[in-house]
Amino acid sequence: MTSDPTPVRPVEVDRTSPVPLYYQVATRLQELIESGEIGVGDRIENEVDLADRLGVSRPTTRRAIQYLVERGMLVRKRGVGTQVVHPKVRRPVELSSLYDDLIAGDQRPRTAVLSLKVVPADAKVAAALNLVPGAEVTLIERLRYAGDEPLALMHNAIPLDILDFKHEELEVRGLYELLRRAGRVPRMATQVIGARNATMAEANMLGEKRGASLLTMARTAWDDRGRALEYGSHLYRASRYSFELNLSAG
Amino acid sequence: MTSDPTPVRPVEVDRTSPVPLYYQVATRLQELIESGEIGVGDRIENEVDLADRLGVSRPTTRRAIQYLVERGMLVRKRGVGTQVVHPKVRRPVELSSLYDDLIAGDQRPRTAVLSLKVVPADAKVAAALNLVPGAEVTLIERLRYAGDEPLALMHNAIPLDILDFKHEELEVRGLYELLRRAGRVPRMATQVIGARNATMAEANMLGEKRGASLLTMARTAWDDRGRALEYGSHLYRASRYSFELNLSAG
DNA sequence: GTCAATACTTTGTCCTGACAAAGTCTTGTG
DNA sequence: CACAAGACTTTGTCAGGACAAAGTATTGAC
Repeated sequence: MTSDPTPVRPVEVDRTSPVPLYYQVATRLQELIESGEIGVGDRIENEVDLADRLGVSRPTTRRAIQYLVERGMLVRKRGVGTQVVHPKVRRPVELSSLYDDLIAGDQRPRTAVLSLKVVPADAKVAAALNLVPGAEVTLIERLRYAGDEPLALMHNAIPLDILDFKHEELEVRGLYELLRRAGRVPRMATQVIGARNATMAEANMLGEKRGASLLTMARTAWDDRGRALEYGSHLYRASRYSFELNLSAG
Repeated sequence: MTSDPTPVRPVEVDRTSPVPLYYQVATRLQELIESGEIGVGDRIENEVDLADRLGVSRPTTRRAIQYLVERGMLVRKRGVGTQVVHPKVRRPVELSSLYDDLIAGDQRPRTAVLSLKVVPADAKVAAALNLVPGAEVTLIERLRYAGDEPLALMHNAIPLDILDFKHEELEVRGLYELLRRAGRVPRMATQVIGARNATMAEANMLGEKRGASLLTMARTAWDDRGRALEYGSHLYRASRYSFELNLSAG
């Protein structure tokens, strides 16, 4: 015996809006769940009835539900129904930079550009960016602060034809923001997260002691068309930063 | 001027098979891309023609393509077409355990169960597992080896009603494998990855020196119905292990 | 009462058809 | 030649219908 499904209250869709119907429905459902009107464990109304009541087709309703399933809010089971499993959207790991993360967390990031130069790519960078060895890249070294505390030491290599950087801009905006503004939208990335002990030089720059634990993150990002945009090799103070991920298995 | 789209060679779908059509189509496309018959950067045939030629409907074709888009192989653009951006599927972060990873990497894992007991959950564990404080959980402490080298020190807490563990089984099988066999399938997890320096005791167990950098990973896993299955707090030798992730932005 | 067969509910797959929106290419005008 | 208007291509959204498959609940036989 399962409890009766919670009927979704008057949801009106706006057919004059440019926002897709399925998205309107998904958003409304998401609100109801986030606000707690539909609680975790509750079953929502079945697709057919819901579609009828909203005045949209079943495929549209299915698509809305699918959208929330992919975000980890709902779980469907054939013959059973659709249940709420989590009260807020769990986004998969974000493709954003530390700068964006800090902005989102109200941390007043500040960036010092330590060096900015064009050099031939070394073997590792060339391999990561899929360039011929010796091709020129922009090498950037930055130190990022959160408030007044240093947080991360970042090294990036960007192929020359992707974008040419201005020192001043990099102090004010994040690398990913600059890339996006230039129409180089990162779409995919592979990351490797590890850790090691700080060298003396690294410790000094980051305000840690020699040997302190540092998180390492190496990332290559690609755009739409599969062009490598950026290779980054970063060091984070483990005492101040960690990576959060949400995983879901299909 | 873009090059002409690569036509997909004779693909026949099998309507007697229980495998969904969209999945058959997606699999076939994936093979063509992985084998290199359709190269990175190539455009594939448009949805309408492809559907016609395969003898399936356009929604079915779209669904197949969508499947590969979500896996980072293809990119679609309205008015332009669908392009190959990556020659193999990039799965999002896997919901698997270290044991599975090692098996997949041919590393002959071995596990020593250091302790296995039932105790009341402390505040942190109770919060992570969404239990009332004081509810009983199984606490497991294990040391994992890859070959002969110690690799990770793992602490897990599992609510009593999820599964009761036998010492011998844990030595032979991974925790996630046992959960799955018991019908407790992990569906979702949140992880936090950080790092810190090893204490003397940790260093001794892991065969590192005191102060060596360790990767920390804390994870809570949920099943289908949103029940918390497991809270794990693990330590990895940073000198021997790192986390790899693939990210993609919608 | 127990257990298997049956009916019912609900999601999964698939089809056809239609129009909208965003790019790209062509064409014609100044 | 430059540039804007329009034609064309291609993906995006949406409808409505049909049947399949997997659970759940009910019923009936023993």
